[in-house]
Amino acid sequence: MLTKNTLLTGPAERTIFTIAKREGLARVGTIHTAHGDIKTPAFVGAATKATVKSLTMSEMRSLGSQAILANTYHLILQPGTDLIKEAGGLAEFNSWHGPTFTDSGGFQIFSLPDVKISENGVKFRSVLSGDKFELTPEGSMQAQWSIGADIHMAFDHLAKSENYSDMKHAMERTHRWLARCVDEHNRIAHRRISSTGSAERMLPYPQYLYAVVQGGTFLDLRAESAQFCNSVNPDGFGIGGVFTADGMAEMLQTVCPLLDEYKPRHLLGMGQEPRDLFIGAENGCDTFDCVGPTRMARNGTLYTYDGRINIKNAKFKHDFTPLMSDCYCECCKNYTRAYLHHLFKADEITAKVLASIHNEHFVVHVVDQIRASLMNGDFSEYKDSFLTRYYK
RNA sequence: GCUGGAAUCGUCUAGUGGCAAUGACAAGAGACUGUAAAUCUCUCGGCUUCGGCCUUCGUAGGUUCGAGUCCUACUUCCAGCA
Repeated sequence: MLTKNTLLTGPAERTIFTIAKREGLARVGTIHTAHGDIKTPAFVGAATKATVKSLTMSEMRSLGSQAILANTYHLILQPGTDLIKEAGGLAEFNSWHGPTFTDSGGFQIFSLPDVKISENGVKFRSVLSGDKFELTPEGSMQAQWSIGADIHMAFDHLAKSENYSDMKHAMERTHRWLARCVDEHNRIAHRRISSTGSAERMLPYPQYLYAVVQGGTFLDLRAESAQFCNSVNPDGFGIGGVFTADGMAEMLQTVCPLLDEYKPRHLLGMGQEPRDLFIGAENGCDTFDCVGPTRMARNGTLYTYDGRINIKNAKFKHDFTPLMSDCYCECCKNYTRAYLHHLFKADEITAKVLASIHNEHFVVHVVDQIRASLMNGDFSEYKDSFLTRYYK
């Protein structure tokens, strides 16, 4: 087994990622964390506020999820990161008990209005209280250590503009912040190891830091960012700032060969369209997260192998067949389209629960099948047959 | 029976002389990619060569340049009194 790692996340060199098989840029592997292994490629459930909306962790386990991703920004606002540390960490707090990721809060620079960005960090206004607060690279690292996810993301700057100059400046700031993130992460990791009971005693297990590659749609910036991220020797990589599948393959083909192959790569935020998962895995990404599947589910849009459907459409009122006859999720095994249609029209909570179970199962299962096909050596056949049917 | 009040798009509702007519719900459809998302957008009398045209506010008349809006009668409903 080929492994290599030089982390500052534990008392000795640790192995975060093992590779079982390669096919082109794609890899089949295993990410090892204190809360268990993740067999990759894998889809990670978006649990922004420490919950996958409308689903219990038990349901997430049942539908086959291997890991979840929470958001530092949201957990700072509520319930506060110290509370999660007090609970024993994110995985204990929400009863997931498996591998966890945290996003750094960097995405909120992009998604929230009225943010003030400076070299030091970002000033936000709390959506909940209206209070102003500042998030810095150091603050994000400290918060993520308190939350205690197994895998942390570096605090990055997502440009709101597609302009080259703006993108370059955001990328360069991301790099400067990355250096600060690494310093702070290592400082906390050492302190955790050597602590004799000081105020900064952290949760007693290794936690990893991913550097986040930026650069937008510009391949030269992406290459520069990949090289810089690789140079700071993180535990793994996030690939951020991707909003569409257009150009994604070329971007990943530029970025991934420049990253240490023995470290895992997470494609941040992509996976609403099944096509994104194939392109991502094929070009070297190991994990994915996306809010799309559960958000669409809550709004009545459901995946099938023949494309998306809107279960609220009148044509499903008398459709007493399963949502998908060849799906083994709790929704498809037990309920009909007519029943789901009724639940949505009646605005029952169960509509969102069942739909979320199905959509989340669907994307988790698709990536599991990608993994299986890579292992079996028939990835291209699986990809072609899936995408042809889905997008026909 | 008498005295008041009320009838508007599937439902409730705004409207007190310039109105195809307000808002909500319902209905029909669409969007959603590191979640300010249980959210948001569009359509919702008919036709249209997209400028309009036609038919609409219980029914029938009337006043007026013009009526959902004012007047008269009728119909139905509500409240109070018998």
